[in-house]
Amino acid sequence: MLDKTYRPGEVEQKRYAEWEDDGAFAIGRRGNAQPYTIVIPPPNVTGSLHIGHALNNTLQDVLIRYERMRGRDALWQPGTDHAGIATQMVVERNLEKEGKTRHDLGREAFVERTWQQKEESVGTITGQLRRLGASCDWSRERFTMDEGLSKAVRKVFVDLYKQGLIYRDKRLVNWDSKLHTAISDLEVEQRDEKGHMWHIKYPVEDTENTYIVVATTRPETMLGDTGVAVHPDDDRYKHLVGKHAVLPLVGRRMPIVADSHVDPEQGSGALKVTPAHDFNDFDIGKRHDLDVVNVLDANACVNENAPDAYVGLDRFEARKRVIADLEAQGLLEKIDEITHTVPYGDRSGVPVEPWLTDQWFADAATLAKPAIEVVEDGRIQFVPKQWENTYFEWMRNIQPWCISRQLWWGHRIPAWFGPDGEIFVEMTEEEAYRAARSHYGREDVDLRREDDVLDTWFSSALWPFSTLGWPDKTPELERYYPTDVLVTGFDIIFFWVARMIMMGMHFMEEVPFHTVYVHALVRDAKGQKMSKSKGNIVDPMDLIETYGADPLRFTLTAMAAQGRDIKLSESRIEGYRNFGTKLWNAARLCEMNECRTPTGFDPSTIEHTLNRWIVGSVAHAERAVRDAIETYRFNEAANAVYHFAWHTFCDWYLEFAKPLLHGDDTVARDETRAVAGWVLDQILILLHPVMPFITEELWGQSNPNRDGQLVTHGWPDYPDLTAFEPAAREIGWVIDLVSEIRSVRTEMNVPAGAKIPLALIATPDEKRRYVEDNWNLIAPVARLTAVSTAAEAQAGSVQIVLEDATVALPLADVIDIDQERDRLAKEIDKVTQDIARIDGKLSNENFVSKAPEHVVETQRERREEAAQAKAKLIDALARLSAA
RNA sequence: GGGCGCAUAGCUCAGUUGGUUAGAGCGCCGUCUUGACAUGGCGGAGGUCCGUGGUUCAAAUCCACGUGCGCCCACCA
Repeated sequence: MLDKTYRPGEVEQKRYAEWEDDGAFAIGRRGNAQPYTIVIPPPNVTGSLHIGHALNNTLQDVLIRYERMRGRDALWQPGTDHAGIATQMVVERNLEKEGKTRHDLGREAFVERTWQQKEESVGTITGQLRRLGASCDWSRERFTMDEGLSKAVRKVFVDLYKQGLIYRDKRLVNWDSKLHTAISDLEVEQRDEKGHMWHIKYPVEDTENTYIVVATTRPETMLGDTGVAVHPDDDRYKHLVGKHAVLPLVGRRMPIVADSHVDPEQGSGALKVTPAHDFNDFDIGKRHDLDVVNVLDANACVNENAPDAYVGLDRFEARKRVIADLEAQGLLEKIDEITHTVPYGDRSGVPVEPWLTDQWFADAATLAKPAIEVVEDGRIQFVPKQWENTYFEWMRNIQPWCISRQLWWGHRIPAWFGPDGEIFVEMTEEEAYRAARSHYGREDVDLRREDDVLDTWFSSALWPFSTLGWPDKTPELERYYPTDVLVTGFDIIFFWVARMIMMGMHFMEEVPFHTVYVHALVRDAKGQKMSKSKGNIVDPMDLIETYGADPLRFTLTAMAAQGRDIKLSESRIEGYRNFGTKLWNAARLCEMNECRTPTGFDPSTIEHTLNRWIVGSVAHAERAVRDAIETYRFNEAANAVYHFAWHTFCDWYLEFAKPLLHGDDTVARDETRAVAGWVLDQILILLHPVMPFITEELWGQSNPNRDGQLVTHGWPDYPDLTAFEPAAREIGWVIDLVSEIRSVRTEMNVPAGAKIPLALIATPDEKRRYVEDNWNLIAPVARLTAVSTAAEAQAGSVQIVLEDATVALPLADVIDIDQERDRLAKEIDKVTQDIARIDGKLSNENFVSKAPEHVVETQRERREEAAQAKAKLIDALARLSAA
């Protein structure tokens, strides 16, 4: 017996465990079925899931559950990401609360502690995914720092190094002075800020009062200036090229050089060159062989390469001091207020510093080539397609990827340094020593392992094959790679998607997936990006607590239209929770009327018109849902099943079915029981990918004779039902009739409970039969007493024209003749306009000759119908006036 | 500086390759506690589809320009 009320929380608690106990999500249950694979975008082990994860995983689950029901051997590969910087920061923040830093613990203990954090977080995350209903094969759960995946990382690093695609280089990198690590270009966020442009006078050597004025937003870096550059064609400065300037405050003698990079329009037209602290200046310096003077340390404080007065000052302190000193010496020409972009570390939130260090780089340009090709030739397709442009844009201009990080949490780079700096890159320490001994030709060598770890995205890039066992040749790798679709947000197309494609092509020589489905960002109800600092985070677990996982899933699916951000509002979730209630109650109605699918039920043998109609409608709904899911139009799939379940099945079919279920005709009753039960089953099936819990619950409760759970039940494949089309026409007309009667009743203020008779006035035999055959269905829902036939409507009747039929409701007591006359006049007016519009088209020579035949034909039919209706309405109006 | 997206009902949004009368959720008005469901039923109001121009037999849909938002990329001191 179903409970009287639908309580999502209670329903959902028990269902998931049963699925897991049954091994419903495990791979390999279906012998030689075609595999279908999705690898989860591994959540960071920094804490818990946010609403974006809820969307991301709901969509994946919709696909996986759908394909599983379609009979595929579905693998949803779960796991988590160690998330180097992010996780290290979380642990450091926790340490800070205890008044400690990671240095108090030391590397080993710190890493140990981070593993604990990881364990806790994984527990939380996997619990949340289960609560959401995610049907992952948990037996295959992986973590990017598992032994197997770490082996894959080392193998990739070693191979790429030996192929010359990874190298060590001393160059400027984005340095995060708070986190004390290099970060990649992608981790730098440009922010627009108000600032100042300082114009500084640099004295020209061997002159009296001749200055070259440079403009800068970062005056403190002048301490590291080693040149001044001007444009070669700039007449203002031509005479100074080749001379030297003297760096104020420092006294360094610096060449004035001509370089076409300089924009004469910008600033003063003369550029101070600081090769150690600016990417452009670094290049200019190289071209003109300028010295590189690094004046900042890892904390972005001035180092001993600067004059003593500034050493130890933080960069912003140093800026103030430099300005003050220049001012005092009269070398500050002017200060402009400007808006400019400042690079910030996306994690630390402090300005990043271009800083000269030794780092490891991957030759991304080489790796990108095949990765570009596979998208160009369609072996990988983005949905929506527009994202391919974004992908190409970035990939075609890709820069070397700085893959080393000065962190403790992550994959330690498998490189060892000999005493002379010789580098040995090997899978293991043992092999490194072997290589070193052979290199040096002696036994007693001391190697020091690289301290740096790899960018977290380095291991994520291997995820589609490392989780399947690579570099070992496992059966899973053979069977489930390439995977089918990757579902992700656009914010990590560069970070992750691009790199998976690069690594997949390089190491597997095969695409990692054939489709990339890019979904939107979830924003709050006001459209703001959710963030901790804004405090507008919506915790999906709170929403699940309040409304249930199914309603949340349905909402996210229904809102996952392609190409727009999602503004999540609770009223929407509530609305879809109500949909669950509706379905629940429909199932209760079926239960109390003993509606169950009989064994061996064949929908094509159904005879009753109402039942033939709903069976045909099911087939249409199934088609709509299937098409929508297979083309990733998730919102359409959700809406199709919503509309069918509520507005077709509940609103019309079940209401019409009641008299049959309660009637004396046992043949019709039994057939209706069977069909109602069967249609409910179909709804549960179609809805299961989106709302797995309630559908499984109703599946189990609505029929005690099930063999197995809905989760692993097959997706339907209906027989040809074209013979049911006449039933669709008939019931369609009946529905229109009832709607019209209801509408008129309300308009004429007929009390809702009052029953009235119906008269068929000028009604062709077919429509007359429709009414008579379905009278027992029509009468209760339209609140009618009896049907009669009359040559003309009796006085005080309201007349309704439906296609070629006219029916009348005798409302002598209540009708307002004038009001009815107005109503008919309005109808006539409307249909006259229709006719005029259609005539406009049909009389257009071009329309008739150029439009497709079926379009023209439709217009002709519609013209015919409208003309008939108009004649009937005019007739009705005449009768009304006569009476 | 380049590139992309969005503008449709009071609010939040759908609307596949152009083709009858543009839909949903919430809200609003009226009405009904009939034996699935008031988390409901029934009926209803509400839209110059941002603007201008163009292509077409036909435009919310395609094109151009404009306006207003939003995002991504970029080395402009």
